[in-house]
Amino acid sequence: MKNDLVISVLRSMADFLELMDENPFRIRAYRTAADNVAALEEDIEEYFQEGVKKKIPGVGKDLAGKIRDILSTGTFKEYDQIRRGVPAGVLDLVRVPSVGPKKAKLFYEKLDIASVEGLKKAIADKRISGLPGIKAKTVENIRRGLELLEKGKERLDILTATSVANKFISALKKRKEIAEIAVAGSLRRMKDTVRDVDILIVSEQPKKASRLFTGLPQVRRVVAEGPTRSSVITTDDVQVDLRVIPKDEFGAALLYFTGSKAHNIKLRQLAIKKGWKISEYGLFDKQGRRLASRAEEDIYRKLGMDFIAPELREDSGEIEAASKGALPGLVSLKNILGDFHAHTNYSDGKNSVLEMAQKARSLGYEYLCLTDHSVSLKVAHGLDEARLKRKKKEIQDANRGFKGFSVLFATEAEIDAEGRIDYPEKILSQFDLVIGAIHSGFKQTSQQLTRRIVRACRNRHVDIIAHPTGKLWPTRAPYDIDFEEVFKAAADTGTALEISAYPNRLDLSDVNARRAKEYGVRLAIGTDSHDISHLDYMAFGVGLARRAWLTPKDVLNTLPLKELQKQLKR
DNA sequence: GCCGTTTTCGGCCCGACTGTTTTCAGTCG
Repeated sequence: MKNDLVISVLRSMADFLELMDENPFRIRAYRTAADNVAALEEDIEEYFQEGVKKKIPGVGKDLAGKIRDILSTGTFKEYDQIRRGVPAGVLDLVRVPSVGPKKAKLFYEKLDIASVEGLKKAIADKRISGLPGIKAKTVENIRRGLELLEKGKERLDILTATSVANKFISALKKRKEIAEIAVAGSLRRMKDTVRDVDILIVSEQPKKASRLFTGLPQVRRVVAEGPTRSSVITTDDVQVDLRVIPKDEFGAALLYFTGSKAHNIKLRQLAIKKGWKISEYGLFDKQGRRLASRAEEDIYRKLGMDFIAPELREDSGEIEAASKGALPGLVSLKNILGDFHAHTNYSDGKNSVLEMAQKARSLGYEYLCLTDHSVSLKVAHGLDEARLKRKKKEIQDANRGFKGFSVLFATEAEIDAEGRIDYPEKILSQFDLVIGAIHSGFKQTSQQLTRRIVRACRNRHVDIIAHPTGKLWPTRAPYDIDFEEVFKAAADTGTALEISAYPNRLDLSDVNARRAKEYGVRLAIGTDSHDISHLDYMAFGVGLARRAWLTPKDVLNTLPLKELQKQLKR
């Protein structure tokens, strides 16, 4: 599959063109095409076979020819030419905050700087200061940009971002100068990782509100400060952007700053077709009269579509669906009646059976599956037969104390290198629920891993496959399995695939969970809790499920206990 | 470089903040 190759060549071409100060619309055309290739689910070569009439949006005659060349030779003529003129390292310079294409080009042409390292040196020996338009402040900004690049290479996980956001919100919401406060950006869209945190404030005293924000103790440095926008770096090195807006523009601003960029652009194009204009201040007609701005709902309605939940705003079909009134009724946290994946101190969890149960019950659940590790996972104190017996007894005792709530006797059992489960039949048949999981042998080939999971699906005791791709952000990449094979096997056998709500996992991903649904696979959200506080991670799993367009029907956790028991394999 | 139910040419999403500039370019989101 050469999709990634095509994407990276097109993007890199766009970067080079930008450096050459080319026509910005031509540059955008390359980026749009790359984005659209990235959105393909199929192998791109399917689009370029003899007689195929399928078209990729944003790819016209010219780019089609270039992509054809990339597919056969890995590159194309203009790309090779442009690369000969500029070392690739110059492109890296624009990754430094406050350095864009113009400065990168300047540094390369005047000082022969062709890498981030080179830029660092040029700053250190002050060579950079003499350049036109580069004065002390600019140098200082670039120096800080270099620092930031070093520290903030990775994106933030959703848990960290959420807690940073909550800290600002709880400090600000009680102030009388602040009428309303909300999170926007990719955090509101519940993306698994985010680059920064966006906060919106409604205030009639914008200057005062801004100062309250920039003056909070968790603010280490103020990057920018104006009456409508400010930007700070927190003591834990997270960038937080603030927008202050008047009440009657709140919806327009929230829409704009929630994004995604692609979603916004599509909406604006739609508005233009009607002779209107959308900005962060509202929806306006030709004469500049405001048609809507107070609430997001008003703007969507004026545009002739249903309200689109933030999690769907990725320009992946939601605008078309909303225009036809065909959006799915998304699953939400209040539909969730239980958690499938949690550990106790029998294996590697911190809390007891009873503590976990009480917390789950306080969340309004009907059930909690206590899925301690199985016998062969020694590092996590996997349970042997004797300890299983004790745990079962303890669960039975605990259950006697509950009404309308049950702890299920379950396990997260090892799928071995061949795809077998490590407990024998007579033990497996005693569980209320079995999750199969891979915790070893990640290095197998894609084929072996796929076969392993497919075989586990075919096991008549396995109800759910845990964290199907093994992703552990940021340290472990998802393993490369043949999703089509896995989805088919799961759908075939009625095995659910897990959406791990654990912030470093979030696995399956939104894209793959959406695909799984198309194959008729059911998804089961599990927090993989090792501690009572982890049970709250369910919100992240539900966010992911919503990004995957899932309805309550697609999610196993929405079933009441009686119905669930009927539908499990046993 | 793409695209078209007003267009095959002339558009292409829109605005704030900073720094260095005497009116605007660059960067960012």
